[in-house]
Amino acid sequence: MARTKEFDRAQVLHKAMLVFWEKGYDGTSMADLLEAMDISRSSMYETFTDKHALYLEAAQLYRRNSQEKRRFLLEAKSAKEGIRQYFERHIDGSFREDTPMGCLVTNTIVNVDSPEDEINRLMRTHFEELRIAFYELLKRGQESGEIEADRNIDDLAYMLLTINHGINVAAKLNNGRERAESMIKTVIGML
Amino acid sequence: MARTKEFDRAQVLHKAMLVFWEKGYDGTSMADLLEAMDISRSSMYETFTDKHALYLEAAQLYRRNSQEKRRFLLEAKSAKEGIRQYFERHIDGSFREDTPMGCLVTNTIVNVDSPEDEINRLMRTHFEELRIAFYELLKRGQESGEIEADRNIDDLAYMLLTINHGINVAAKLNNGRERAESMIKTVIGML
DNA sequence: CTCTTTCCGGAACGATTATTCCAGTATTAT
DNA sequence: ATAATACTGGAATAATCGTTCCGGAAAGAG
Repeated sequence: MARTKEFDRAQVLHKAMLVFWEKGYDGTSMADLLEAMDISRSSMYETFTDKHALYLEAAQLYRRNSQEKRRFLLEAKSAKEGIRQYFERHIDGSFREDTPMGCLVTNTIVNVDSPEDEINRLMRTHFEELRIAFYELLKRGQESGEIEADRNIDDLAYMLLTINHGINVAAKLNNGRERAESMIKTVIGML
Repeated sequence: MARTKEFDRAQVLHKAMLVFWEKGYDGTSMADLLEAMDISRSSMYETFTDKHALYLEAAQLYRRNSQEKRRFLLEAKSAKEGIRQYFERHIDGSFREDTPMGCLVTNTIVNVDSPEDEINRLMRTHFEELRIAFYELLKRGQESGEIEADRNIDDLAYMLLTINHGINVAAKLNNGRERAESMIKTVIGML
């Protein structure tokens, strides 16, 4: 009957994601995307509808990939060790040279103007879930006696979330990977 | 001789700054700027050369305004009190309703693609100076005995800088002003 | 009044944007 | 072969972008 698909949809989407990650939504043109995805304009529109839809898919893909490190929080036996492993991965992902600097989600938040945007809502839940993951782990740490009972773990969870954000910004400045790694050690020591 | 200037350059620049702050560099069009500044296109180009130069001036204006809160760090008698006052102002400036959310400088960093850009260099020194201000204050706190001698104040200064970044991101999410204020109390208690 | 400068508003330009459309080629299954 | 689908590349469109330019009105100083 018909011709079979030649390009791998997931692979092409991944390449598009890298471009969005590096240049942001407004910053990437269709020409940029087409060059990176290496398919024709027609195929692109046929497969992904338009730029906005493509971006949405790319952001969701990024989010899925990035959520993997959250497992260190959910499955950790020790609170401090789980947090340490999470941030180790987070810093590595944020600062590594073979992918764009920072975090696609953070970069997006800061770009989007309207807080009532669909994308913005997506981002909010993304980080709210992370905050809760920090909180739950800290709570377990407190119950096991690893973390002192008088600590305000609500504040600590929010602090870790804020540090998480801050690392993404610092990565964009391309400034202080070693500093970030050292800082996390000290922070965990203070918990 | 000649007609006198009718608009106040500083005032017009301030209005332009607010637009850049809210929408970012790429996100603001000349139409946006002209409407906010309320001068003619010709006057704008005559006075500020072009969009890029205008943005640079606006960013520097923002930076001057924002640097005022740094005086709380430089002139503080108590380290913890200085840090508390600094973040009080920082959170207020970042979350307040009558100005755009977040921080113009942070928003810029995250937008700019090339790390070798003039703007990016400006931003880097901006935050490096802040980090040093934190460090110097922590050092004085350590010398006065307010902060324990075994603390790694290099890491703590970087942590405060990272939290500073993170608050700007959180503000963009319009999420957690009270949480941020509460968190800072807890963080200062841990120093 | 008469310079001189300031400011306005719109027209025009060239570049770039996302998107649509189409004609043509390639590949597969019946 | 035929039909159906996948893909290509370029042309065309319409909108928006920053920027330049020009004619003329407005206003203060001689």
